[in-house]
Amino acid sequence: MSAVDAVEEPAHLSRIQEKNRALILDAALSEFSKYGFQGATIEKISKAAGMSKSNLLYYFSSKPAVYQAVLAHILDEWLTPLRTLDANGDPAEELSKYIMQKMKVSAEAPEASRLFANEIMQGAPRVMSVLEHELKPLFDEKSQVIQDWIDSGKIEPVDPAHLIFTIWAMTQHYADFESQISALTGSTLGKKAFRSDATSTIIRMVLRGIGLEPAKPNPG
Amino acid sequence: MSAVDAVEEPAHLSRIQEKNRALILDAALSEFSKYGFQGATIEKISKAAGMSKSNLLYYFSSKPAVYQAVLAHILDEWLTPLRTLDANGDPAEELSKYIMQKMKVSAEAPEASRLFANEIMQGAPRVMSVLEHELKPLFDEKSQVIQDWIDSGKIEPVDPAHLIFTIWAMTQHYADFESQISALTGSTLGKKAFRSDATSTIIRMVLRGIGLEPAKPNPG
DNA sequence: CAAAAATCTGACCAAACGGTCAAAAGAGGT
DNA sequence: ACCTCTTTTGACCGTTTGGTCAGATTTTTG
Repeated sequence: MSAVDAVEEPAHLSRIQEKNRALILDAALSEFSKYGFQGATIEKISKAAGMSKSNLLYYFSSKPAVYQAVLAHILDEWLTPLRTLDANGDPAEELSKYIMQKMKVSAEAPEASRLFANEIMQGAPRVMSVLEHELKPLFDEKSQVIQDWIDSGKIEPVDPAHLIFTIWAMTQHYADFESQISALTGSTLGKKAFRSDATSTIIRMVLRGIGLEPAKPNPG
Repeated sequence: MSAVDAVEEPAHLSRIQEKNRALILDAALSEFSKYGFQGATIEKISKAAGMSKSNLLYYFSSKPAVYQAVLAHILDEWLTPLRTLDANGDPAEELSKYIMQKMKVSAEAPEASRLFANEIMQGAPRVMSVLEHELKPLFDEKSQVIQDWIDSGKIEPVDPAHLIFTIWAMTQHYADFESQISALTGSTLGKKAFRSDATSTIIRMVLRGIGLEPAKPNPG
């Protein structure tokens, strides 16, 4: 489906294949997110997946193939929150929901966040085509949604791109910089109160930044 | 001085040593920020610095030694903006100045930003002691400054930690995710108008988030 | 200018790397 | 039981990596 896979992934998978591919992708996500593409080794990935290096290479033909498979596997989950931003909804509600979804992903899949961050920081050499052909159209579409809200007077003028970037920045920061946040506060998004405080802080800054007032009750 | 160096760095340096150490640190910053500690190679660093691998190892005893030297070299520049946050100043002015300084560093030293981001994302294995013994006291001190502003009614209640984290997130995002921002907008912090728009957007979100109104004129 | 010290390099080494291959071990069907 | 196809592994290969070392070259000093 997505532009990342293209290769690999036969039609029918045996139970063993399904289980072992999942084990490999899990272990690979963990290693690649920690050490980046160059820094990770298929030896360590295979050990983390509980099998020999040779066996890993039986399921994936090469190290880049594993990397691409991991990216393809988490890409949809990663793009879904932005896709749900609804032009016809109430701006305050839509943006609050978007931020809450992003925080949920950051809390539940911090390694995926760090993998993307790692890739982007290296200049996105392996996902540049995804950025250009999948993310950019989505980004342009949702920027237009925000622009329409501005033009119809629903929110104050703001550069839609910077609004999106700052939301990405704040929500993903809690996943990407988890170790620093933990060292400074002793807490992470894993703790309910911390995640709730972070979320409501971000929602308040975003909504007030465009002239709206956040609703008092339960952030998620 | 800082907790990072401790090793290396003799008292007197010849002109040749000074020049070559600077060349190495420059090249090392570029490589480490792109590929992380494991992914970078001293071979490539030495070539980028215009010398043989053996000569690099004449100036620094090992790969970790180079890495530590780079970190120590950029650490002060990195912590300076937060240090200048003045408890006795006007909150709106102090925070605006802080954000502008952070954006200046992100624009002028994006590789340093990415190097720190890379290190933190790996769990900060080599700078955890710096986080705990240098950054945390500073972080606690400045959190108290914000808390005092709240207690004296100068700004609306907000969790100081989340305020600081969101400022870090937004300002550093423009350096760390430069390639993605470039792919989506065709622009970067290097362009004046873009940097100005980003800065004023962040300042507006931060100040309004704590019940203040940003000044209209020239952001930097 | 000559001796001494500092600087620089290519050859070399052991370990780790990505990847191949033949063959062993296991699973499923008859 | 048997045969076949799938799964798994250890041994192995060529390359790259971090690092050492003896010696060549350059710079500084007397």
